[in-house]
Amino acid sequence: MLKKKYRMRKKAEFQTVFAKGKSYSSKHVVIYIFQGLPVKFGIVVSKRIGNAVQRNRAKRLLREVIRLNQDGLIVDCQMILLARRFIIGATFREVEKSVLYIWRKAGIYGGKNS
RNA sequence: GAAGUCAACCGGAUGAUCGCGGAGACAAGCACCGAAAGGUCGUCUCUGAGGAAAGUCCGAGCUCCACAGGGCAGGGUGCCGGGUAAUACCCGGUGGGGGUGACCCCAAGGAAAGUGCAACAGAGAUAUACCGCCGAUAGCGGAAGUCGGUCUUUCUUAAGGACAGGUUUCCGAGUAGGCAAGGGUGGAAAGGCGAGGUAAGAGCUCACCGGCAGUCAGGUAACUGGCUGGCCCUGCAAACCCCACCUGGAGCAAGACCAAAUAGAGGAACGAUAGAGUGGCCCGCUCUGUUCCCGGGUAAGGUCGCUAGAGGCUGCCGGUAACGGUAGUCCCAGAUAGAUGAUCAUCACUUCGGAAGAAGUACAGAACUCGGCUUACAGGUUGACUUCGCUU
RNA sequence: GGGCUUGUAGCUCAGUUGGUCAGAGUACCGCGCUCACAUCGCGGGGGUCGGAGGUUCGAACCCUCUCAAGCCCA
Repeated sequence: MLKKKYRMRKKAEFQTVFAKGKSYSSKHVVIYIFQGLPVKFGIVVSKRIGNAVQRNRAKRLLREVIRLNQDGLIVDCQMILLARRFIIGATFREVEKSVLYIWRKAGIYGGKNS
């Protein structure tokens, strides 16, 4: 679990990012990014993705990607990671590649591989 | 060896690195977030998903509404006995059905308290007579016998023939009526089947079988068996209903505590024959307010409930069993947008492949807690039993 | 997490003591009308009644299980 200060918990925070943020998508995930606020992450996995086991798996994969690559962020921003259906059955490497591709495209990632 | 039945159990393992929730211990800045209540940050140790955690179909604990009380309505259960906190669950038995068998399945009270329904087909649907079977007396038709009459053949008697009639027997049609065996319809047609009997038939009579009533015996009971009696009663109660038993409502988002914090003796209206609690209605009980307008405040609250329990495991005793008693021992998740994860290696299993190797590893995620049921589920282990085949 | 509701034609809905053949509007197809199209008139096709099992002679309807969609509760 992420530390509480990095988690988005309130409905208003989600609405702000959805409304004002820019969206990027890949095969496994859609990411809304809103620059300017302290770093916070929100994860959304809808019920249409699958059953509880599959939804938990998706959330854990996304959280792990954030944990391992959080230090590479070069801009303060808030983002929402919205899981898509193809994340079911994907491996960690595939999801990580997918997320980092978006981060680089948005210009917020200056990590080791860039 | 093959096929099968029942029961119990497992449901990937080990290691390394990084990471998360909880508990305990130690430590820490008069640190940080917040109005406060309260929370956050470090290290070590221990610990961290299931047999279904699921569906929410039952039953309880617990909390509030009155220590949940009476009646009606409504709902539920439904062979019998036992187990249990309780049940619609479990165990044992009875009856019925299926299977060669081990064994499995059954909402299985009452249709003789009453009401209702039974489309279509069929003559008739809870009472009937379409086809059919039988058919008295009188009358009708036909055949045969007999009796006398009239006519006729023959010269006459006698004999023969024709016509109408009387009478007897047989046959046929058929009326009143009798029957319900057979045909056909249907899910169902007032026991089944055989013999006697009869004009034809029919429980009309009899034997056997089935059902019902009474009685005797066995069993706690469901029920079983024997004897006697007379044949009257189709199905549906997962239709209303009757009988017996059970049942107050809501649910941890219940509820309690703490927290800047509550501001109005404001105005108007209604009201002790009223209103609310009370969410089916009435009674009873408890409380005293209710509605509108004006004015003010809030919309990130926090903590507890929250896990030691009808608890697990082992032994002994009672019981056919479910289960109960007793002794010892163990502590086994408590999150709050929700922790149990990621990567790598080795092994196990399955599939593909000659091999190297590759791919895959079911159903599925705790949310107050238990007891059941139901549903989903790759593969595997163990035990008992049944049938068939082969060998000795 | 808890409590409840609804599933019938492509779409919106009817369908009650359980009965012969499951209906209406709209959409679709054909014919007529028109120079042609629309409107209008006539005719037609289209249904595992969400799924499975049971009760019954017979189930869209009654009962049980299951699937899907939706609503409410701080």
